[in-house]
Amino acid sequence: MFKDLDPILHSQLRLAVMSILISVKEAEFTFLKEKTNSTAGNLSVQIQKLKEAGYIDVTKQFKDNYPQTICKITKQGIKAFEIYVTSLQSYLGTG
Amino acid sequence: MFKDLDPILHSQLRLAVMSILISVKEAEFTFLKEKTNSTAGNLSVQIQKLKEAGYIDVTKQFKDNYPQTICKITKQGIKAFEIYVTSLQSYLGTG
DNA sequence: ATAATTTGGTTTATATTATAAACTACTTTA
DNA sequence: TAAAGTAGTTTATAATATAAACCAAATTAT
Repeated sequence: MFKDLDPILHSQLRLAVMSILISVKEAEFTFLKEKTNSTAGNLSVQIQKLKEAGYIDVTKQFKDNYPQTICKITKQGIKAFEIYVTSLQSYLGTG
Repeated sequence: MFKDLDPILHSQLRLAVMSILISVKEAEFTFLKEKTNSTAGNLSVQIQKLKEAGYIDVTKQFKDNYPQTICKITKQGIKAFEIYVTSLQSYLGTG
């Protein structure tokens, strides 16, 4: 009846990050922080979890003398997001 | 951009319970336990939280010599569920 | 020049949540 | 009357989320 919800994605902040990355394909840490209205600490942790899960790739480099963290969704991440969305339908009555 | 998700509802089991109660209006503990495939302990705790939040009413009685717990969604619960669903749209790109 | 502030984060500590295990109280069946 | 089943609750533990504190370097103000 109810499909299990991927615990990696069933988190407000991680879901927001994935939601952004699904549409823009690539985003900076600071951009994600601003868009999700999250604290840097929380975002840092959640990005690590998404990376560990293989849902995003994280590249660290320097830009204009400052460190820059770039996040990019993976194929696996896209798949997981899609599955999560359809699984949710079973709870919302919208599917 | 992203609407906050009601933490009471952003829980797999509590959401499943609410999803059932939205459609059937009233359900027994054992029915919820079976439909959600949860353990009694977990369900007991989550029902209490939904009750504390004012999202459901809980009635305890005896039926055929056995204790019986009946759950019913409240107006507030229906409203909260609806808000949760529309808030989720902002994450899923489906709204 | 150097002290204070800002940028872009990470790490660590704490509070919250979810879950399972253990327990209660009673009923039914062997 | 002992064992097993029903219908839960309580308690302990593991997992999560979040905030606070911290770090390293850059910039700006004095």
